[in-house]
Amino acid sequence: MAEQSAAAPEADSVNPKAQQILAAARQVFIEQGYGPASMDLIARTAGVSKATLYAHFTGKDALFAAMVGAECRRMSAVLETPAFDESDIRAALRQIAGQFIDHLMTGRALAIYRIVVAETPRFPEVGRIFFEAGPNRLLGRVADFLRRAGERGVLTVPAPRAAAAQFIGMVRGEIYLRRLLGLEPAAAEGELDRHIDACVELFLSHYGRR
Amino acid sequence: MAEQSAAAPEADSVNPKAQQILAAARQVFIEQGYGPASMDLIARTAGVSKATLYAHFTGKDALFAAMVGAECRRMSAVLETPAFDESDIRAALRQIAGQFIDHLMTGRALAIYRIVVAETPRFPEVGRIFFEAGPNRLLGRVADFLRRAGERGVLTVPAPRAAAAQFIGMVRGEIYLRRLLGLEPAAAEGELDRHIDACVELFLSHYGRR
DNA sequence: GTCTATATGAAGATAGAC
DNA sequence: GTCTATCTTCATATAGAC
Repeated sequence: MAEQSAAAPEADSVNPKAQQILAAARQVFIEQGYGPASMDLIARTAGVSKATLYAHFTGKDALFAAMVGAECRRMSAVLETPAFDESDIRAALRQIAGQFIDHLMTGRALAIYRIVVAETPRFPEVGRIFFEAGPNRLLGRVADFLRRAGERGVLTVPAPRAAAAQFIGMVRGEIYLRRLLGLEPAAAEGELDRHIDACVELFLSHYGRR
Repeated sequence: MAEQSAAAPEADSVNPKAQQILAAARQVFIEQGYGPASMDLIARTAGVSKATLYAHFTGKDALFAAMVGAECRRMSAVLETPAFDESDIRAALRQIAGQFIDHLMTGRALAIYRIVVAETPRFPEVGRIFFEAGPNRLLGRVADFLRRAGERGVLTVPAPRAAAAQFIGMVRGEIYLRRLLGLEPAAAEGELDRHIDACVELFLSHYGRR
């Protein structure tokens, strides 16, 4: 069975046509949401016929799941870029919060989040993939940072993972919710910085070294 | 033009048929999401014909918006029940957090939130209605509580509204996200209490009177 | 106002030629 | 593998009788 080039559909991460279709799917799903997005439009956007589309993905569900997976891997890569200034704990926390919320406020991240949240009851797997690649990975990274800071004696954090969740939840807070629900085009720049500063101070009041 | 009983459709909060239809719409939308929910099923669930349904609501969009509005008013009423123990600040914060997160973890609240978040780009009004009736009202109440505590000298809170957002965001945190994304059937009872305690302590470290 | 029956259109999925 | 053309299904919305 050498040279079996039939190629299993899905997950064909090298095939350029598949990539092309995934990119189109991402764009259409993000713009229209899962339900209203039609396979017809996705095919046209990708510049292929529907038959070709169905040759690469078994159906709308599979295409959607593949797109979410690819997008989550992309997000993971973004969040992987570390290099926090570990010498100044205050500056490092501000940096973490800023980087995190900047990414979350992206139209693309918002759109993906909206669809995943909505479709999770019908595709439990999608919710899991998203959580592992997104929030869970981020929380792990922040927890590691807090743990290292604890080892250096800069912080006193008995439960790094829980503390990371507190910090991230607090930073995300109301500003994100307003954006998610379509209120206000964007928060003023200064307001965001003041919010982050307030969260860092609250966090350090408890976990900072006395 | 006396005795004009034609009755404008929508917002007919006394008409029993309309209530019946709204209840059916709520059930079907919650179970299936906006897209997959069919007007046919909603009519059958309500025990009326489709023609009757369209006599009361101009279309699927209007029915959905009316349902969300009604549900938000209901949520507001729930969140209105106050009576915090203002003598013990620690106990009061725990009580606020517990009541809040219990409500959020409800299957019904989760489902409504999922749909509102997903459909907000297409119905900006729905996002605004939800925010005003839900999160905004809650944050206002918590801020008022913090302000009163500040006036009594129990807390030192320069910006009550921002502090309320920090507290609520922190409490909500990771546990809620896991539920929202369908991971874990439900958090262990003890774990939730420990989480709330940790948030209250973190909050009081900064805002508590020294 | 309410029902039964139907028009109309769109979307997911496929058959067959190249 | 890829395209054009089509099939089937189903959902929104309405017409007409009571």
